[in-house]
Amino acid sequence: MITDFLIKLVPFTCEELNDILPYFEKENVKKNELLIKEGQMCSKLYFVGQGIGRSYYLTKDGKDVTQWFFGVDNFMSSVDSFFQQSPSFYYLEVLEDSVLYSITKKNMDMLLAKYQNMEKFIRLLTIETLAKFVHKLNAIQFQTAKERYTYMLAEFPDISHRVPLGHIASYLGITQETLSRIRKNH
Amino acid sequence: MITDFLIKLVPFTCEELNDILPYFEKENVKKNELLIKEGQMCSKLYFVGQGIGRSYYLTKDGKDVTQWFFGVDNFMSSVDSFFQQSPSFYYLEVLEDSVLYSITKKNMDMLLAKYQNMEKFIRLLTIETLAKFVHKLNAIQFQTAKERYTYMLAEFPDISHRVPLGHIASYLGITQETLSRIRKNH
DNA sequence: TTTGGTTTTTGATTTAGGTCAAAGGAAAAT
DNA sequence: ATTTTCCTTTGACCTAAATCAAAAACCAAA
Repeated sequence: MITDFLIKLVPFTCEELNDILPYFEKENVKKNELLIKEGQMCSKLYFVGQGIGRSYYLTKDGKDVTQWFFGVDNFMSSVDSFFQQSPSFYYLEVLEDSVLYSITKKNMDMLLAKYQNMEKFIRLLTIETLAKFVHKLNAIQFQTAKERYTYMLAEFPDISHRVPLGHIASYLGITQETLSRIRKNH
Repeated sequence: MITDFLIKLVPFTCEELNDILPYFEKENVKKNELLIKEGQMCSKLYFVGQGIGRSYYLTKDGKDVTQWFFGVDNFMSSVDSFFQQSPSFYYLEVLEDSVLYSITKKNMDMLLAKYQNMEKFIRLLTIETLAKFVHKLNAIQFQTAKERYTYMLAEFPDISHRVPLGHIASYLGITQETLSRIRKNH
């Protein structure tokens, strides 16, 4: 749950938690629903309680490219859009019926100003996210299609057989035909 | 200068700045010097006052892969190693005689605890860095060698003709032969 | 349980960019 | 200045993965 996630990074006090948690609002979201579209401001930060989400964008020639998958117990948003209040480069979509906990930008800003621990939490969360992106970048930059898939299995062990193959292929920067052939040879 | 960089992101007060700035220590570093090696903890955060740096790693078959370039007025470090105090995956190297301003992890921690504005600054800095990495990832994930080079020219306009071509090629995930041919056809 | 729509697989062909090898250029070092 | 080392270019060839095109498998709804 959110509490565990919060205290894993920063030792929030009980009072702080009691004040913070109610700002997260439970939302049931149906499969294939969009949370934000390209160009919109991302006004909420989501925590995935159940289900799977992904961020993606469309290339100029209309191809759908998955940018990231968000599994259970992870925060989900278009990070820079949310915190910098810039138009999102991505669509945010839910791939299964999901339970999300959302907090608005306004409330988050309030909590950031009120609690230094919250500032610290978001700082550490961002650094963790950064490390994950760097990890993907290294996998993609110089590795073969098969090695990329191996990375994917390690990074998202529980996700890789619950989402369409095409989403995974585009996430890895390869075609779905290639990924299909890779899977055939184990 | 550092001051400008700090107040660009967060409205530090004069007192805060007067307290914070002296913790940055000026260092003259000669071309090709290493600031940290792979596996070491990154114990300092550097601000580039003059010169160029890069981070890189060696693949298992010994190839040198540039991960990032750091130009003037940018912070330079192995971010996650510095903040999470984990062993660095990268080497950090200076590519020209440079002037750096460094702050130790210990002093940074002290300032982070003392000033909420400092927490905020690092949070925003990290989000900015994250956005840059995401930008590179998108360029690398689905673009041709030529398009990658175009991205590089936009991201590092002043750097691209001051560093060896091989460093740029590996940064973009292509071979130096390919980059050389791209450059020939403008 | 048939129908229509996704997804995935398979095969044939093409191509961007990699690899290998060697020759030029530039720039440090002596 | 001239040697030595490093960096870049050029050419010939090769390969991993893309593209194109169908067929097969899977699902979901009526």
